[in-house]
Amino acid sequence: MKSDLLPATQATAPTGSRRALIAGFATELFHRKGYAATSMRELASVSGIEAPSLYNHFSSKETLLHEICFGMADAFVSTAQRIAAMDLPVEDRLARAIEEHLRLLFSDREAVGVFVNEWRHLSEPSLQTFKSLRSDYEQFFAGLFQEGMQKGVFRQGDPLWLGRQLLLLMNGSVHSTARPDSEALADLGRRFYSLWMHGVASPTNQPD
Amino acid sequence: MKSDLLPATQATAPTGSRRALIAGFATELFHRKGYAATSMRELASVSGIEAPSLYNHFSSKETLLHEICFGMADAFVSTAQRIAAMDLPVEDRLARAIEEHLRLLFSDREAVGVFVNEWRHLSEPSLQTFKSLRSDYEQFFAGLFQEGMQKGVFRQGDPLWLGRQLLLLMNGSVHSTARPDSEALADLGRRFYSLWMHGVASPTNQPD
DNA sequence: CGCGAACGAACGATCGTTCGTATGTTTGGA
DNA sequence: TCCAAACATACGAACGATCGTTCGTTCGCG
Repeated sequence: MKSDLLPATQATAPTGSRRALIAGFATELFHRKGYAATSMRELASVSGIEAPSLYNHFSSKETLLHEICFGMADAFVSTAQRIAAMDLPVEDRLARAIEEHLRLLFSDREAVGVFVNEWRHLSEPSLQTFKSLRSDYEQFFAGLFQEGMQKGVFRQGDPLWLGRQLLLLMNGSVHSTARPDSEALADLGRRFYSLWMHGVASPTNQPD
Repeated sequence: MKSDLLPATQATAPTGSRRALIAGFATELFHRKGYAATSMRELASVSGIEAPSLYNHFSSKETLLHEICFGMADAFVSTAQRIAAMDLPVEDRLARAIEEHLRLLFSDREAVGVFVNEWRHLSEPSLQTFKSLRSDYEQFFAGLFQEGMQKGVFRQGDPLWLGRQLLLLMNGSVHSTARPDSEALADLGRRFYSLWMHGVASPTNQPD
């Protein structure tokens, strides 16, 4: 008798997509306010339902965080595996890895924000699994640097440190860079590659 | 009559330092668990007192966050002003800015973690003030890059983008770098400066 | 008729914070 | 020198709010 006043029944809407919609709202909230500072009631509110109804789609609040974090982690790792298998010079593989990482980064900036900042709120054993995936991905970049050093393409240094720094740089750039179209994204990739390869010094200045 | 069973009265301890001790515990907790996920009762527990007693030293939970964030922000900004006033070539001022930033970074890694990750939980008007200080510091680095470009020391680019990227890189390095002594810290500064100036490419490879 | 999806009510737990009070130290006037 | 007033700091109890979640139920669609 009261449902007449509600914004019509959404049961006629494509029901399968509701779950994905909620996940999207959760991503936005976790990114903007943080996981711990986001309540299920608030998530329900922006989703247009009541809090208990969320549990028809997700079994707990942490399940939402889990899906977001591992969705991104899996995408990163599988991309790394694809690039590692390519038959290209190491510096081209690095350029390609940068480009693909940026593509994933900007394909869902909010999910990346959660992936980068909120993973620590996962509980065991998911937390260990997540760290392991993260380490795999760092090792992929470290391997590129190590190979490049052996072949004399890169100067000597700590490969793992360099890999982590490069990832840090790219991940953080999501906040400080305007949303690029596909052309601007390729350009950003070249910018990162050039910065990382040659630095900011004018080409007329000799490296020490 | 019941205080006999308590772990002696700490009233004889140097009373003025209790406040600073609590701030230190808060810094550690906010860094490790996040501001929203840290309760006043937990902070009280590690401080050895009960939750209501905290309010004899700090008027609210946010006051703690405020002191930590603005303590670091003020340190960064004042350091920037000091370096900007130095009569040095622009690339030497950049090297000095990197070194001093790293010194502050590693002087209190936990406070830096809070400064970098938890500032968004500040409420207005503190939030605006904080962002303004942060912007000032970014502009200081952007100014160095812009001056270097005009003088032909750096290659052309977006100075503000470069400044933010450099800060991002250094701030993140706190997590991925072992605690340095003062010698290792100067070394790390040179590492950053060299990486930023010349990149990872082997010197025998020509910049494009 | 059954099932997915929504709801209101409510659970126990925990949140930040306030209050009144007790106790120990410091201070200042007689 | 001694006592009392003032102060700093701690406490237990408890406030109202909000937390994540569970339950029983209803309702509409296939």
